Amino acid sequence: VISDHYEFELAVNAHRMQSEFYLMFSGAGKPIGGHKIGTAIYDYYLIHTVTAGEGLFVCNDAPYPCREGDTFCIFPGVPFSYQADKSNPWEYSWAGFSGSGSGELLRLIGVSAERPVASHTTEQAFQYYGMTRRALLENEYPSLTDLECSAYLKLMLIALGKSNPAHIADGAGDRSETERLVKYAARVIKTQYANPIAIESLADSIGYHRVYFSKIFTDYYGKSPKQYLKAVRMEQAELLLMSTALSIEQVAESVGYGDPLYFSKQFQKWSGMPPSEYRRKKRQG
DNA sequence: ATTAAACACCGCCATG
DNA sequence: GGCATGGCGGTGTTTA
Repeated sequence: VISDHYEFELAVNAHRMQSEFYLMFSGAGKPIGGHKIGTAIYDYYLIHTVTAGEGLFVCNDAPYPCREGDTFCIFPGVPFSYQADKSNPWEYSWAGFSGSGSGELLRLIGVSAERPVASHTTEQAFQYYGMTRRALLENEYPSLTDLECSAYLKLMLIALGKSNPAHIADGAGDRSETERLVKYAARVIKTQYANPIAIESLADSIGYHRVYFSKIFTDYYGKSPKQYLKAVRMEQAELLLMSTALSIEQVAESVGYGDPLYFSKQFQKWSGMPPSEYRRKKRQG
């Protein structure tokens, strides 16, 4: 609980990805026995989920026999080929996608060029392929189609990750529970700075005493929680002063200071000049 | 790892 | 009334 004025529940996203990600196309089909594609190199990601039959996927010269329930992934810049079995050719759905966040997304669910196949793909994951295609074909609200089909593909990848939990890169690379909690606290500050934040409540919410929390936070970030919060608020205040016409009072309110006079004093300590002067100087170059 | 105690300072308000 | 000053209780940090 952060405020005395009301009770609420808060969930903060501590795993934000700075990523662009979009679906290019999606399809489903059944090649004839022995049909082969490649060896070739593409410049996008192409993921296939086998729903029946069998075939051979080759990535970087390494063979990966695939059958129902297997999902294999082609990576941009990595040579591959794949071929349907002669007597029992596979059927599969596929989706091509691109964007800077794609690699990280796949790594999160344990898929990489060194480990390009995930097994035990669920029926649910498979259904998302169909929903993706339907969104593209029906195109009911064209301006929403990109959002929708990319969302379905993400849901499909999530389902894929959940069906191979052992390979999920969990903890997002954190080396310890402490690190995870400290990062969570920093994320709370970064997203909630516009509201009153008591360091003690924040410490409580992750199960630490304020004294110990202050120590581990400072060890990790090089500044105390309070300093960190103030830096977030002041940097945002500078941005607002420069890029908006908000009054000083409104800027103060926007960065979590209820008392504009007090905000001005703090700002002066921070930047060496009062907010109004800061705005004037930055505006005239 | 945790906390009590001491210390520092913040945030707010009364006062002039 | 607007604004500086001082002071107080509580919050945050440091020490042990």
